Amino acid sequence: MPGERRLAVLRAIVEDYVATEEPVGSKALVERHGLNVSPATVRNDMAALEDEGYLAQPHTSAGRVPTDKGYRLFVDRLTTVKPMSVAEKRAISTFLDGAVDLDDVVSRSVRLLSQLTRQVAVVQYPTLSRSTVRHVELVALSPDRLLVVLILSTGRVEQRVLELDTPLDDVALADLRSAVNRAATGEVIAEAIRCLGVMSAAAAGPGTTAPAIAVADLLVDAMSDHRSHERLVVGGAANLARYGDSFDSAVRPLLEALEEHVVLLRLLGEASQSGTVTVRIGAEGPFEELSSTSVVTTGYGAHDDVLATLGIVGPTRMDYPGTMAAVRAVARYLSRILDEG
Amino acid sequence: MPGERRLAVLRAIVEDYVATEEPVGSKALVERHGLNVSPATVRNDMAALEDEGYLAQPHTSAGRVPTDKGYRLFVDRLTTVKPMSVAEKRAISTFLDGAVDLDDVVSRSVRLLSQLTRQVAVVQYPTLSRSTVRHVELVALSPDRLLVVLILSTGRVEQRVLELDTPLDDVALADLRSAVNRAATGEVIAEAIRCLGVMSAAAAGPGTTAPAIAVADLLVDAMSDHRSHERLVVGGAANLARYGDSFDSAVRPLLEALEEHVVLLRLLGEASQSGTVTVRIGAEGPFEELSSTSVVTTGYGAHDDVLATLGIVGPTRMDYPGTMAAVRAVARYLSRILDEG
DNA sequence: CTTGGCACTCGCTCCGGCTGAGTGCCAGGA
DNA sequence: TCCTGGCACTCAGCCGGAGCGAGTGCCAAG
Repeated sequence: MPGERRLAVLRAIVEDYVATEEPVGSKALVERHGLNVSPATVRNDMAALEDEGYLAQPHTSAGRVPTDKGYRLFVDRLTTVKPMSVAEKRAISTFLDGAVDLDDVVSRSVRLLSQLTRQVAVVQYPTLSRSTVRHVELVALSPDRLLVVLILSTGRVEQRVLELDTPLDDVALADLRSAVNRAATGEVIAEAIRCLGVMSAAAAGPGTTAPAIAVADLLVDAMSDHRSHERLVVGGAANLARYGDSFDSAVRPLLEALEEHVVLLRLLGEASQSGTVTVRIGAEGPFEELSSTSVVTTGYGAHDDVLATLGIVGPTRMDYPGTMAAVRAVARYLSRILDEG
Repeated sequence: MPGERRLAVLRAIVEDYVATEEPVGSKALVERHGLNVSPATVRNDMAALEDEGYLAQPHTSAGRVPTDKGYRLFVDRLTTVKPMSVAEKRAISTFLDGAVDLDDVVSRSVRLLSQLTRQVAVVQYPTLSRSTVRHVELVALSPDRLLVVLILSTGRVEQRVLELDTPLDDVALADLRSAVNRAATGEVIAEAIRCLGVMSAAAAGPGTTAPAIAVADLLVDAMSDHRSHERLVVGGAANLARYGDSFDSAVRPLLEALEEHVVLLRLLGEASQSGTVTVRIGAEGPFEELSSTSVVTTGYGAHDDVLATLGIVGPTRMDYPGTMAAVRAVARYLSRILDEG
């Protein structure tokens, strides 16, 4: 592990490089930061840091550039997430407070996050795992077609159409409706799935209760299905225009990834604990093509449950402290709003 | 209006330029196309076409490039939309036939269109104007909070939460539910709005029927709201990576536009009649920043009603015949699927 | 361990010359 | 009247060399 001053040098290099996008040399470094040593000393430190793999030289006689490992050290040990200013906080809360429903909250969060960080923002919809079933509604579209509407405590509504083998009259429908609601309403999804399973098994006995089984199966299907098929919203793709150089190598795979939600989900990774911001730098991520992009994520959710992940995707050369602060702040306000709603 | 041969020259230039992305000169032109005249003749024609504004020279001693006006003439008079091959048709229909619901149909259409044209594709959701109300469901979340679910014949579901001034008991709720459904079910949206207005006015008489008014208002609001707030789906943004040069000037505004659905809606323009493909070239569009992009759109819908617009956005330098064919083909298959569903 | 000095490296930019595709014009021929 | 071959001219792009300067590594002294 490098000594104190070397860490300071590394920090200074990262900061300068992020700001200027140009390899930074020893002389400029001592001038711009208040390092009380000579350029020669810094040069020695830089050479040492390069030996240890924290820095790299694009070519001889050019300045140094941080490596992924250098950024890693910077993020882990050389920076504290700087709190947002009061004005920023106020801007965030007024912006998010104006939302009218879940969709609106999510889409505002994406826009906000992409504007604050000037990067591509990704917000995952809150998962259903912790939400409870609020109501199940059955609507007869025709004697043998049933619309099943599942209403969850988060405000999400899922709908499916069910083709029935045996027609169902109004009385039977009302019975079925109340039976299903008795079994599922108020339960968290996992529990609701269990209860519906029990109900379905019980109905499998004698009598013409086939619709009950079908409805229960459909609901179980809808609930489990949507747990995996998690929705994402992406915003701020225009910020990719700032990449400028390294276009084909960096932007194209990213643009492709942004449309493949499966890829994005893997990119977001496991929801980290709420409050902890996770940074995945360059090749640390799961995709080779995205080796020059970093991902900054955190979990968010209501009532101390981590429901989902949000974050940003950007070049490895990014303002980590500022970005992490923005990601954390948005996640917090978002969690608070979910708590209230 | 230029003579026959000059039009042939213009067509050849457009085709070559689209293929090569380089200004095309007189010699190469006579070689690659079977023009039975000498380069000198072609040069004269090119000079004339340039005088008339159909061509431009990036600089002296370079080949010619079509102007917007040149593309316009090409699209209007020099090309017929070439039909898709049998294999392409089959690919389209099998790809779209696999869709399970409206969302799936739309998202598949976008992907298909962007892959066929290798451009950015935009598909507008079918408007509700022609769809009918299938069912309205009222669910008491608590004594004074009511979840209103609106189910439409297209399979769309809208939900709103309503805060009530006066609590509502189960019986009143059931009455209200059936009253609302009697008024609205089966009607097209415009008619449903009218009926609900009548109902609301009738309820405004003596008695505590305030909830009826509130529910009716909310439904009217939800219906009209969603008619304007038309949803769009965008796909194939990765194709922007092919722009390569002219990056900041062309791609950035386009990326921005793709996130502003209001802008996109204006860009799509009025739904042209089904079957007619509309081409807006460069500065013909409503946005100055997008002066180097063209938009190819057409309307689609079920039962001969134009419900919405779909199309692609790409550089003015694009393969118009192929693109127009793809747009038209996808619109047709999409319409057919909506007809059946 | 730090510092100033010094020689060295090497990417970048500027400049001049060359090349070649492409043009415009003109005079002769169908 | 229109087409054609010829010819001089233009000019973007490429190549190679020179000069610059930021930046390095090493070394000897403090």
